Amino acid sequence: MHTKETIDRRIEDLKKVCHSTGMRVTEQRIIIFEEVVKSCEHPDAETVFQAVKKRIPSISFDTVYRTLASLEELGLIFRVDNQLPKARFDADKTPHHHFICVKCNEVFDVFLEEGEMLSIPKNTSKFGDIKDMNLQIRGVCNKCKKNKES
Amino acid sequence: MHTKETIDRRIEDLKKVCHSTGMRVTEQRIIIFEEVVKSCEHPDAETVFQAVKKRIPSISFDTVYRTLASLEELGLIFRVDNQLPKARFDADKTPHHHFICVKCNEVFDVFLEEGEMLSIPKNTSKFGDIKDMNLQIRGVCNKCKKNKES
DNA sequence: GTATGTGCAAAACCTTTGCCTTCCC
DNA sequence: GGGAAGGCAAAGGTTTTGCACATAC
Repeated sequence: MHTKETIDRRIEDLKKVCHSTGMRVTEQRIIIFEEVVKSCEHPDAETVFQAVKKRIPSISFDTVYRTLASLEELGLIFRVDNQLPKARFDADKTPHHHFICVKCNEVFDVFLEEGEMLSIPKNTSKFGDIKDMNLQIRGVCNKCKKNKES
Repeated sequence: MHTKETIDRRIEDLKKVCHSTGMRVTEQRIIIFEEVVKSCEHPDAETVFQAVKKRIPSISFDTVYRTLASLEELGLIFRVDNQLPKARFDADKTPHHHFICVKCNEVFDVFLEEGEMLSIPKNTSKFGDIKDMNLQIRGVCNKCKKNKES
């Protein structure tokens, strides 16, 4: 869950980045970003589109796509690696991993506990320079496990 | 990379799984599987299709798609998580991870060295039952790094 | 013989692009 | 005013599907 303060701070970050890169601060951009930040469900483009549409009825789908791509390029949001046709987005910049349910495709955030560390495999560096690392855990979520049993 | 013995053994595995699940052993299925096993480049469906076409000219694209999906369901091959539109396949069942070049999209296998261990984050189990875990490392490969410098 | 798999073609799906208009700076 | 961003519509690319025929069991 995100407090209003957190969301506002992220929007200020966006504005700062826009100013420093020469990108323009538009209503669409802010609201699209805000909806991704607010959401805790790693929404796909369609879900973001629907949420933004409630606030800007004239928004178009391709603006959402273009904006999500821009925000990703600026490093303000990320794409969750899934093996699904739809891209899922995540605005949480704190390091964490993902548990993806193979049944319902829900994505859960997995934060490392204090003292836990994910070390880079020694063999990695020989291939090139590492930009980022992401652990993806696939399984069946509790809800789907329950449904299956019944 | 793979000896004929290794490949033959994997094909025997496929046949066994087919028999035990009632799936039919067809030439197409065997050759598609063999091409994925033989390849070390994590091919996409198109690449597999082209390779199979050389041996079965009448093969159709959708048979390749359908077969790759079946093989995945049987646990004989895997999909590499990438953030690209094209799915990439991997028949190597030994635990390993992937280094993906963000420039050229090449996928490199990262095997853990002796003694290295990737531990499951403690927080994971609360979400459900883990099926598999995959570490994905993104970066710029040596080749692309060189090209950029020049 | 029967049910599964294949081939063909067309569709579905997510995403991107071209072009003109709008609006931020 | 100039140029980037948005809206519309249409295309692009990957993957899936329906149906008739072929084939494994």
